[in-house]
Amino acid sequence: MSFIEQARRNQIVACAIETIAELGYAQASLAQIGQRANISKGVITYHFASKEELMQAVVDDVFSRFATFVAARVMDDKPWEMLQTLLQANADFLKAHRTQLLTLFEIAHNAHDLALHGHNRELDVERITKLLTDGQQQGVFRNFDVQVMASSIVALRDNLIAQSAKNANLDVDHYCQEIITLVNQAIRRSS
Amino acid sequence: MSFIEQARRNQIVACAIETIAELGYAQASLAQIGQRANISKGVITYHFASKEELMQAVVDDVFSRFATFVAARVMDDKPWEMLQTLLQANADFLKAHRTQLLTLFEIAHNAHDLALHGHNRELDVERITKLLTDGQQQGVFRNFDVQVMASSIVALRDNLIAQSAKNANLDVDHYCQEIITLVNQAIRRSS
Amino acid sequence: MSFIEQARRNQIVACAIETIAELGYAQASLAQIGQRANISKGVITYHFASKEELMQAVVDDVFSRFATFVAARVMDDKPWEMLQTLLQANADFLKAHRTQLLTLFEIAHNAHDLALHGHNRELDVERITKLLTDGQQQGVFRNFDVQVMASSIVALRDNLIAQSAKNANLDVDHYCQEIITLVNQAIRRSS
Amino acid sequence: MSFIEQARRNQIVACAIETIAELGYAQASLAQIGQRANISKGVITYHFASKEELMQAVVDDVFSRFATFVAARVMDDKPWEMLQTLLQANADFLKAHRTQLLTLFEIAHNAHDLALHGHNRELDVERITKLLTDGQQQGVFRNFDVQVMASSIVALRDNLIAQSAKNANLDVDHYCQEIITLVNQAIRRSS
DNA sequence: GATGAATGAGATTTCATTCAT
DNA sequence: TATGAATGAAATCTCATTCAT
Repeated sequence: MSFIEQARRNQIVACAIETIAELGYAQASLAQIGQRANISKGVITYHFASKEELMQAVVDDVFSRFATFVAARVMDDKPWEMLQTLLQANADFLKAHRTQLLTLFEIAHNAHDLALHGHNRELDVERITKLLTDGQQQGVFRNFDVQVMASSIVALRDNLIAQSAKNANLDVDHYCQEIITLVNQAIRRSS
Repeated sequence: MSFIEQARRNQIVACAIETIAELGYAQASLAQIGQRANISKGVITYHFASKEELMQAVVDDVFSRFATFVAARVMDDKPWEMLQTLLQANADFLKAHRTQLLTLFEIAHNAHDLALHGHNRELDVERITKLLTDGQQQGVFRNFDVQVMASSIVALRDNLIAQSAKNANLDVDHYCQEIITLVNQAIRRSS
Repeated sequence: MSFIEQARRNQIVACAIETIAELGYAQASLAQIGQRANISKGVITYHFASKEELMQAVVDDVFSRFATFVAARVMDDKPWEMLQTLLQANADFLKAHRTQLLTLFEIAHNAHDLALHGHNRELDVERITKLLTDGQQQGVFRNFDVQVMASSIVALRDNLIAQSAKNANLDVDHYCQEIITLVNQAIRRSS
Repeated sequence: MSFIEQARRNQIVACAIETIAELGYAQASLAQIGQRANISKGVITYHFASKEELMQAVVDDVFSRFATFVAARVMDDKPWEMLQTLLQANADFLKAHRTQLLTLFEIAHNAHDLALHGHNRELDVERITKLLTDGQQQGVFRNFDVQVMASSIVALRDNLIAQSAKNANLDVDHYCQEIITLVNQAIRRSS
């Protein structure tokens, strides 16, 4: 793929993100996206075989940024510390790139058959499952179903994003702190 | 409204629920819904002034069933006991009427401007907020932001429904028990 | 036709007149008309074989009232006096039954193939043609094409109605006086 | 707007004019218009955002042609001469472009809320009002209500068009001459 | 006589996709 | 590589008309 080709794709993806965040998935037609990018509708279908492929590209793009951002902040450490850092990194990404996350969730909720999305969330769940298992083995976490707990923690993270979607002025850090405390209470071995 | 009229509306609402649960909100056209009901498109627009009105009827129908079901099971009690019963009642409704709940959430995620839905979730959050405040005042719950905690508890409930959507064979009772324990740990005053 | 049958037809026709005057021909659906009459749509098609027949009934009804009203006021007299009285009678009907005339013209302009309407206007033109011919023979009117003049006089009358449609507060009598003078100047033999 | 784009719009407008003149406004659906143009419905909505926009384009197109045609023939002159020339120019346009005028009037009578039309007729009335006022001030016209007279003259012009609509073989020039004489008699100061 | 219910044709509109240039 | 143009399917909605009760 040429440099120009890649640049065009990036531009289109960026405009798609803006459009979806602003209008919602259902209203984000190729015409609307093209308009925001100041390019014709045809360009989009030239660079992407179908609208679905564009949406997939959007999901991949945002998710990889998200994953990179988080990975850069979560160093190997003790399970709880890593989990805490992970949640804070999620909140930090939300503060810095709210639009991107809103779009990611908008697509996730609307496009049921998009290949990667379910997988993306699963990656988060798997990673946290592993952390929780480690913590249990090290005796710092109480006994619980790690799958359910991991899914629940991701759900709490997702709810933070959803609340931010509804209220742009949400105090994300406060919310995150509350969730961290909540999770800490929920998983630590009772003294 | 005549008996027959009401029966037709109920039938159409029921078919809409089936269709949305099966195809997703975006694919649930009036034609699809009518096809499942073995009636022509026109019948739907005869009984409902617009598609939006039908969707609102669906939301109202499911939510009122849901609320009635839960209300019948949650008696006045101590805060924690009520919260526990509430979560279990939610799980019980999910086991009995999975399709209805999936549809409710499908609509909620897709139809941004449907009047009642946001309100519906808010009702749950408000109710739980009140329970949590009571528990804190009685000294059985630790100190936390009741708004964030209530929203989080509803998110955990929603996640149970979402997981059931993805996996029809999910062990709902086990999942619910885990959540109940999770919440209990998260909110009780540490000993 | 039974008395009740006739009464029902009259009621429906009256409601159709109201509806067309208020909403315009294109928006005057059977449902709208029925709603104003507090009857079901079915009643209309029970009493009228088709919508077209209803519209024809409306035209006939209004036109016959109009004609009767005018006939009662225009007595045999000299041509100019009759013509003057005729125009004033038209204005008087407009003042008394503006809604009916607006509906008559609304239908006339929109329903091209309604049998009687063209005929109705033709009746007016014919009558005036006769008056003008008489006046010419009596030497009180100058020489002109009586067909064109008659059509033009009816057009001036129609324009009065059209202006009244646009402006409910139009001074109909003043307008009528101006037209009468206009026509008088136009047709009288120059001294 | 590209040349091809403009050509297509012109073609569609032309077909719309034909269709409306032939079938009447109410029957002139996008499908019918497209059929006459040998293009699919979609092409029309590609070039015009809505049917209303197309109708506006039709009105604008015809009216601007009409106005240009008339303006080219009416030079600054004495009031009566200008008025006479104006009426003749109207008749000449009718002879040359009957279909266009029929369409203009068909739309005017049916589409109550189309922006420009009312304005168009008003322009004619205003212009003639000015001429009449001038003539009165110069003492060549008798005393009359210039608003009513201007509206009436336009009504006579419109009636000529309406009669031509009903009878394609109407002798337009004769009709026009009769109207000119009629108006002359009606407005000139009696000797 | 009356009516609610149902129907199906047809209208406008949106939109992803295809294609010629 | 890019784009305007075209297409056709599908969506919602309106409405005159038919029909069973």
